[in-house]
Amino acid sequence: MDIKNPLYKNQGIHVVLALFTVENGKFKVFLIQRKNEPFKDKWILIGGACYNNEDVDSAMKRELLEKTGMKDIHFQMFNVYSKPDRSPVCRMIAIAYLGVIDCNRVKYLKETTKTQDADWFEISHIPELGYDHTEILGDSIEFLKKKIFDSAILKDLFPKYFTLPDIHNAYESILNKKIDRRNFRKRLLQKNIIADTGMVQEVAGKKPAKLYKFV
Amino acid sequence: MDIKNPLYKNQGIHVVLALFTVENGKFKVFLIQRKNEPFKDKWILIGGACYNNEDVDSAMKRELLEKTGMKDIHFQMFNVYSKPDRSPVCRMIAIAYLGVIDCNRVKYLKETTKTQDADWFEISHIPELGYDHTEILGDSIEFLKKKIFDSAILKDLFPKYFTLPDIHNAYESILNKKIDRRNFRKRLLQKNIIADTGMVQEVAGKKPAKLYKFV
DNA sequence: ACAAAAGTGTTGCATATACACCCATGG
DNA sequence: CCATGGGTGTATATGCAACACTTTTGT
Repeated sequence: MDIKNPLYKNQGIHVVLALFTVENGKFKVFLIQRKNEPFKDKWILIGGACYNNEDVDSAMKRELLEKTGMKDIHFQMFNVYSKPDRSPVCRMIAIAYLGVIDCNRVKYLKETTKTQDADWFEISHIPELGYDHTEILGDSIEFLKKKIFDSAILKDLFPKYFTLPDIHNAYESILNKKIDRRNFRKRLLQKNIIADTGMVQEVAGKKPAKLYKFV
Repeated sequence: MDIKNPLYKNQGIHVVLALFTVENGKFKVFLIQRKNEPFKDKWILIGGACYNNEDVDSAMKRELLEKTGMKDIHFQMFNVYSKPDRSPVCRMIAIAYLGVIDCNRVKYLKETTKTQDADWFEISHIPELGYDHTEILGDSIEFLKKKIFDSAILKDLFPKYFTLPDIHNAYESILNKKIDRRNFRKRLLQKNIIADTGMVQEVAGKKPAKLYKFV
């Protein structure tokens, strides 16, 4: 293995994160706006280079902090993107991740050394993205929909305790369709994704809602 | 992005394939023996560098041909390995693939420029592997077991037509447990993974077996 | 006729869906 | 008392697991 061989020198490993939230019934993704070339002024998903002393999970964590100021976010790998020309800078592959958080419980930086803006965008109103991030975003949504009933993937979208209507609305927003309330409750309880806490919500204006938690 | 930055220069992208077969009821994986350092004389999974003009799928195809002489093999990505020290040569991540073929329908090279030997090894008798390939192999077996009833992942393990006892034995070997014949048949038929052809096997010595095909 | 291997069907259980009425609260 | 929103149960359909006897062929 000769690391100077032109066939495979100057390769780069990047990590990319599609970070989602649901706010007021709207399914949104977090985007950052680039400050420099390439793709200056374009919006893209959170991401950056993997350093030589990190595995890709650690790189994703660091990049998230550097580019957005966020930390303690859970995410999971879902795909790899490797078309030879996907980056104009050098040959670069991207390890793609997916995460879901409550946008109201997290602060983010509007500007960093490499970004000039950052915000949550409704999935139905996404601008044209830099690199191949439009494709990555599409795949990540598909992946999320497929996994949403298999695990507590929405765990960070809610505080410790939450009501059934809350989580029901989130599922409907993400899947973009109506789900029967009774069946929804049974499904999450049976699969042991959520559990009844015995507590009820302080009040809201109508009948008090019971509080649930993730298990 | 400065490709000379020591934080992320000299990175490499590798592809690795766990190629399986079942022969005479034995679940086996294909290994190659290294000719050079590092890990000289060690057995490892099929793999090598991804070139700058290829995506990772193409690289896997080419490496398979170069290291074993095999082609027209289907495989699918299942994980990424990225510990910083997983290769002593340079910082190298591995995109890991999984495939299953009929070992009797494929020729392979015993020696190439980089390998001094190659063979099928029973899963229960695997030598110590180079790099982190023992871990990769373990993960690939787990992945295969999880997906085996979800798709025609064993398609290349059989000729165009095959009998139910044949495929039943293969499943039992891979999963390493007994499966009820009747339920097995119903499951594969209902999921539309295999279909009855109406033909029967030429003869074998006992009652003729019906022939099935993948859909 | 019998040994060896392949073929097949029924029942019960678990899981998913479809569907409608009652209850607690605030105004 | 009524409007709003939250709570819950039953009946049906589908998917998976358990289980044993019959059929074909060769000897």
